[in-house]
Amino acid sequence: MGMTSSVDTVAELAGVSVSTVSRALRNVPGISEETRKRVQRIARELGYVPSIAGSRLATGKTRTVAIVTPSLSKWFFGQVLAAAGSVMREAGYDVLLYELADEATRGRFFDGPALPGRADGVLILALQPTPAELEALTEQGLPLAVLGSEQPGVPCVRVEDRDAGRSAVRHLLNLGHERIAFIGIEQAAGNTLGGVPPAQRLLGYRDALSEAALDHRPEYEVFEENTTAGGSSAMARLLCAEIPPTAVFVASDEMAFGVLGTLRGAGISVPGDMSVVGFDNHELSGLLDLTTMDHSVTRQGAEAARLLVSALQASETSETTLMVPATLVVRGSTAPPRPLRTRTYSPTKTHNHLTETA
Amino acid sequence: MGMTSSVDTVAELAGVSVSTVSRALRNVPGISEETRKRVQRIARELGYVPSIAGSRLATGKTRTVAIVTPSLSKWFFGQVLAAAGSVMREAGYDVLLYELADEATRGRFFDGPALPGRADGVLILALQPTPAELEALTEQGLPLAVLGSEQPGVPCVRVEDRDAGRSAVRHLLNLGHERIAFIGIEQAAGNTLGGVPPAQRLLGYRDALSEAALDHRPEYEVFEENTTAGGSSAMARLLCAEIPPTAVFVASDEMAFGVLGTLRGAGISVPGDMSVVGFDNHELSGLLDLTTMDHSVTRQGAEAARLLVSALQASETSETTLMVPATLVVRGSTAPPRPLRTRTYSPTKTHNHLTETA
DNA sequence: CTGAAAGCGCTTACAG
DNA sequence: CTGAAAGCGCTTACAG
Repeated sequence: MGMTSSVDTVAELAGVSVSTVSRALRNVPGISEETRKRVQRIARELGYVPSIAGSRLATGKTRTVAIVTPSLSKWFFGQVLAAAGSVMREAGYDVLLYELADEATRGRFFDGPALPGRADGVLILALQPTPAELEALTEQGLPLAVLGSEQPGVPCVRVEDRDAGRSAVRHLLNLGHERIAFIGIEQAAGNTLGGVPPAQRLLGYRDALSEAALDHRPEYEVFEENTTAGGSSAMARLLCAEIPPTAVFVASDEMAFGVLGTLRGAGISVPGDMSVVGFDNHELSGLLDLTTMDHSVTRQGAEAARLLVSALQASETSETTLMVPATLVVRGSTAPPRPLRTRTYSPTKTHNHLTETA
Repeated sequence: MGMTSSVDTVAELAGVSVSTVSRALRNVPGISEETRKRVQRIARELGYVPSIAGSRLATGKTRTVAIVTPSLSKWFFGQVLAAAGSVMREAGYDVLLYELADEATRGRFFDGPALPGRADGVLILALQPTPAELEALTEQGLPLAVLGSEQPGVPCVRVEDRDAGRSAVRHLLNLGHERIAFIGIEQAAGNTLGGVPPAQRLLGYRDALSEAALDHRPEYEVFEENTTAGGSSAMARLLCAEIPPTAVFVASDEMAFGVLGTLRGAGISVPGDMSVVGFDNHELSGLLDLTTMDHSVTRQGAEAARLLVSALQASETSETTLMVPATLVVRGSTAPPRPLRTRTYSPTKTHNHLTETA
């Protein structure tokens, strides 16, 4: 139980030099099999464990990566983190976790000398790093990989968000909808969430509408924060439109859950009176019977981690951008619009469960 | 941009010894204010950043803690991790994340010499560490804190799960229910989730029933894995009982969501025909109108982190066990049972939305 | 208040 | 294949 034994102890007991001990224990070539075995046996008997601090100082390598995320409490990031972490662990890297939830901690992270000596590389999730932020990291000699946006000169994995948005809306068009709204993610002030993917989804929505030669109605585009509450109030706003939509494409499943809540509360049946398409394929979407766009969240995390591992091993920077496709998952929240005559919401139809109890 | 500058460079430029540089930069006493200022200014101009590896080797401290969790993809752990991570960051510690999802990686973690040199302490979330596992860590000189169970000699934070279970069931009893079932979490083979808290909740359920002098019916206790699917099938089993319950207490909200799904599918109205109480106060519980037990998940994470910080600073091991109370959050999934005459499920009542479309 | 020196525990050319 | 020695970049008694 020699908690305090060092290479020297092992060397002495084995009757060899510390160089030999070092070589034996790291399985490097240039040492006889016999010596290696003997040293390894003695080290084991001694309960010797090489000091990480020592080898880090000598090699300059930490065998650790930093994963930077804007949030831990959202489903998406838990999935991504689990997948990425698993890949990193297999590759022999520890993971250091940085949640940069607000601008203050974000600034401290990128300005400060946070990482050299702690991590060999950085995986940035969904943060939309600025060029200056990326440069601050590369200047420190840290290989990077980015998930959720495309950055010049940096390995990225991202989703075909624009195509995905178009696909989602086409599904609604193909069902016969003509009044289709979009509920998007608003970049909240002081929040590090949000960014490019939501914006791309909006563009895809517009693409599909214009390809179908449908009018672009500004009042059909509403934006709220990416929560169920945000989705709820976004849907409520749409219900106040002069001509309400018959379908809505929602940029995230969590918001879509809120949308479903509002509709249920208003007594508007889904998909009878309103079709809803979400985005994420959240673990609870199946239960809520939500039609949604799946974008292989787990795969995104794993691929991003693999890009980082390659970057750590390669000498020069690669510039791969890996595109992950999104696919429609059809469930019960989408259907053709009702024939025109029943599509108006008359007062007698607008009831909810509170009035039912009367 | 002297990426490669070391104490020596700074010492030379400042015309002092490296000892003085070291003292100036770490704000230790025993140095004149004037010298300190000058050295700090020169270091800043040089863009000098102390090498972490060097100081770790010299001090033996890493200013890093390991957080060990059985899962990242569950809502609960995301919340706990966010709260704990934030406390650790404030206290000046980095966090190293270990997801020990299966027995194999769990074994590797506790057997292997994973942590010394990487972390100064360990926060164990919900894993129900064995005495041997805890000893393996303390033997390495690592202060610990544990969340979700009580371990002799280790600082812990845990929930009054048994009381909480009793409270939940009492709520149902007080509404007039007499046929109350329990849906519990089954410890899946090869899975590191589960453990003591679910077992305590079961005991609380039994407490409440026996205090109310109600029969204990073994067929009213069913166990499944802690997922919506598990909840769904557990509820389905209960629906096959000779005399189905009128209320069910579910050991987790995620399972309760599945329960609600099964009931909706079977056309059994909640809370009219069946009352449901969950456990967690999951972020989606409000949306689904689920009555549930809140156990201050965020607070649990923060308190556990605080215990670890104290353990890291204190010389001797404290043995605090911090009990977090759970409180009932009443929503729309609980109500008095229907009068006896309407409580039987006749064929005409048992419809679902599929038949509605006919 | 300041500095010279030893030490933390490894790794790695270099020489043999 | 093996070893003596320098070096990685700090910190910290110890002496002054």
